[in-house]
Amino acid sequence: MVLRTFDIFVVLIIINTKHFQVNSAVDQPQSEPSVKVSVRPENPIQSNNLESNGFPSQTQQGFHLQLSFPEPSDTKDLVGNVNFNPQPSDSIMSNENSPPPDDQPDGEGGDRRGDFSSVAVGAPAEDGYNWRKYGQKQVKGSEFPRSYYKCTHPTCPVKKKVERSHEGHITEIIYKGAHNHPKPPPNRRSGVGSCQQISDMQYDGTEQHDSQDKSLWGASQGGGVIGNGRPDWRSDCGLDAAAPSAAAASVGPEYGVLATSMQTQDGPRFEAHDAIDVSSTLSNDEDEDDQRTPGSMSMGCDGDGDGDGDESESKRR
DNA sequence: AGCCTTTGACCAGCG
DNA sequence: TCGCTGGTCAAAGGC
Repeated sequence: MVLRTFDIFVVLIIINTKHFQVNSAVDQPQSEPSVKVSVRPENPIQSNNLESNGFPSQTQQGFHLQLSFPEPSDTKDLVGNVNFNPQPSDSIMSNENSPPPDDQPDGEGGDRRGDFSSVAVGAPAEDGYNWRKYGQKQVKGSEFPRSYYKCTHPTCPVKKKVERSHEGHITEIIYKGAHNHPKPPPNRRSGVGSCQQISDMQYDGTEQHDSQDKSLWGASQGGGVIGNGRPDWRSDCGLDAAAPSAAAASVGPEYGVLATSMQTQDGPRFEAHDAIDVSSTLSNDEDEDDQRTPGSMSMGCDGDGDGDGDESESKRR
């Protein structure tokens, strides 16, 4: 069984918040593009929605995530839709993408001060790239400590900041820079684990099409197209664009999913602190278009349930 | 042995 | 100039 962080993340969100809002902003006051993703709960969720294992009961039907990308230029919103169809399956239950050591949520924490996501999304390495943590700090204004990660590739400038709650729930992720190298093989220690597709999603187009500075941020500069209409990203995990049922959306910034989805049609659009709000509502009515349109993302990483799961498992120490 | 995390210290930007 | 804050460095230790 493979648990995609992504799935978990989604599921948890559903469980805990029913409604959540993802605010992302690509700010690059400097020359470096960056994407900020934050998840904030609007409504606490009832614990009774969870089964003993802490996962949602089958009643969860899936939901529709709508991504809005305000256009700096005309304030027009670019909207992307993400279909969430949590599968009752293993994919949801499996949890191989373990979060960082200290982040592992222990069961149901009694006190989740308003936690929204009840799951610790995997370590920030599960986006297909390898990351090294180089610092952690309690930032003022943030109730949670912020961790700093660098891409371990020798020449890669990409960094990201991750804020996690005490229980390991990611509350905000900010990516900075663009990968200038292909994703490392999945078998690395830092794990790629599941949800690698996400990173594919994130970079396939960019890296394939061009080279550097086109990844996440670069891509994001590409325009308000969410998902960019590149079908490729799904392939890695065996995702089938035509198989909505297995679809899922990755909200975990760690995966850069959001980043990918934040691509905009115009170039350097995100140069200035553009906030992107991603709000979701639960609903099942999805049309095919949504799945194929740029804003849509299918998740279900790993429908086969093998592959990454095992790998990630083996990587864990 | 190599890579990663942890953590305190240091540095730079800003008011 | 000083203090605050965020970001980074680097030593130490763990896996």
